[in-house]
This record gives sequence, C-alpha cells and structure tokens, in this order.
Amino acid sequence: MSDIKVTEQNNKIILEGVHDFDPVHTFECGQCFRWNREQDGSYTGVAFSKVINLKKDGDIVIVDNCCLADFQSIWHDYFDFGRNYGIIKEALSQSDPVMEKAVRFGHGIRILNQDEWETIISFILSQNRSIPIIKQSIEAICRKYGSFIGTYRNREYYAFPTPEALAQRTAEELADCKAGYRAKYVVETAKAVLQAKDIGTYRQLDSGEIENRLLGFSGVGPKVANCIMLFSMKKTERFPVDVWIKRIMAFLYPDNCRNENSISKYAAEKYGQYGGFAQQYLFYYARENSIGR
DNA sequence: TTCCAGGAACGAG
DNA sequence: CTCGTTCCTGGA
Repeated sequence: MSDIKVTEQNNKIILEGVHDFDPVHTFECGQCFRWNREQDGSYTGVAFSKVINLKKDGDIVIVDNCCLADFQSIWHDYFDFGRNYGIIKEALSQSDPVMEKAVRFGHGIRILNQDEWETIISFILSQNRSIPIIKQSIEAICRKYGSFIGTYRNREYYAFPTPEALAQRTAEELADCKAGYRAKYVVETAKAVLQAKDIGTYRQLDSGEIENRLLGFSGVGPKVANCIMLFSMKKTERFPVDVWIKRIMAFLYPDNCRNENSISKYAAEKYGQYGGFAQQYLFYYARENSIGR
C-alpha cells in the first residue's frame, strides 16, 4: 500500500508523502476534460458527482472541499495513489534516452481511474477535435443534462449526465452542445450502454474481450477504445495511438513506425505492460514541446 | 478567407 | 480487408 499520510481538517484533506504526482502534469496530459486551473495555480474538477480542488504545495497536497470518507472511497483510487510509479518510471527510462527525457519532463503524471460511462462519452466526443473544444462541449452537456452539484468559488458545477438522461435525447437536441456529427453517436451509445447494463464490470474482463465490446458502440474505434480501457478500466498495457503519438513515434523510430499498426506493435514489444504509462509520458512530452510538428 | 483539429463510419475496390 | 472520403464547428 501507499505510505501517504492523510489528515482531515475543515473539509480539507492534507496529504503528505505523495510521490510522483503533479496536478499540472496529471491534468494536462490529455486523459481528462473536467479539471480547470484556478488563478492560484490549483485545479478544480468534477468527478463522481463531487467537486474538489487540488493544490500542491511543496511536498504536500491540499484537497479542498473533500471529507475523509470521500477521499478514501473515491479519490485515493481515482488518483491511482496505491500504485508505485517509481518502479514504472525507472523501467521505462531504461528503454531509451528519449523516453528518459519524457519521463523526467512529465514526472508527475498519474493515470486517473475515471468513471467508465463518462470516459466512453467523453472520448467519443473527442474525435477529430482539440482539447479546449472537447472541454467546452462536455461542459455544455453537463450543464444541460447533468444534475446540479453546487457552487464552488462562485462557479456552478454539474454532474456528468446519466446514461438515462442522454438516451432520452435526440441528436438534434445535443446539437446545441457543440457535439456536431458526434451527437448521433452519443445518443446511440447511451442506449446501448443501458442495454448492456453492466459496463461497471467490464474491467474484470480480459482486455481483448472488453475491446470487442467497446468497438460495438457507435462512435468507438480503436483509439477511443484504448483510451476508455486505459483511463477507466485499469488496462495499463493499452497504448492509444493518436496524431501526437504518430508524430513522435515516427520522429523517434522512423524505421519501425510508419503507420498505426506498426506503432502499436512496436509499442507493445518495447513497453509491454507499461504501454499506457509510456503513452502518457510521450504524449505530454511531444505536445508540450511541439515535437514532430 | 481558408484550413485543420488528440478519429470513426461508410462505401468502393 | 484496406484505402480514401466525409463528417460539425470553433479557432488560428
């Protein structure tokens, strides 16, 4: 288990001894869409119908608007605090010099364990768009179809809508939420998820089986399926191949990484069980440094 | 103005 | 099955 010291005071949680965690790295590496930076450098976000604010201050992390019970039942797992990233980073750093740099650059990345349903819809909405637009679209949908949670720092927060709430909509109604042609996929997938009923148990299945099921949802292709498995089902070997990954892999390994399939194959051989972590370090490094553009 | 963005569906060959 | 085209729409 982790050696984090947790204390509670005044609706705040103080964490001491947290290693390998920086909110900037974790929230800006493309895995989540509902965390926003505040003026003071802290981050406020919504997940599991709760709003919290995180601020890293030297060696301690302050979690505001959070009680001890919620931290233990929700956030400890959400932030993957039970996992030792030191071992992963050391292993990846030895794979090659560029990965070593990428790991050092994004040393505070943790892979979040997000809600499956929210992750499915969020990544369906992500296709063919940049992150700021994706965030706008998701916020619009939450504001319109999600339940009101409360106000924090003078801003109103809404939960991610339930499958029932979205399944009742038509694609035309979702058009107001800047979903574009993806609106149809969202409604169809919401209905399919209601039929399936058990997406919360998918993570117990074999990765290949999960992938087959996810690819059956409208608007879910190989890249989105890998993101869902990695960011909400703990399938940490999954290596989503997006345009940034294509760019940096082609730049780093021009001989072995010509197309999507060769990249996936090469990553599987090179990073194995740590593929998902490797993808996040590379993505953040490539994007923040505009590598391959 | 024009072009493209952190992909997937679809039809043609 | 593999490949090329098309799909909203905001922002550079």
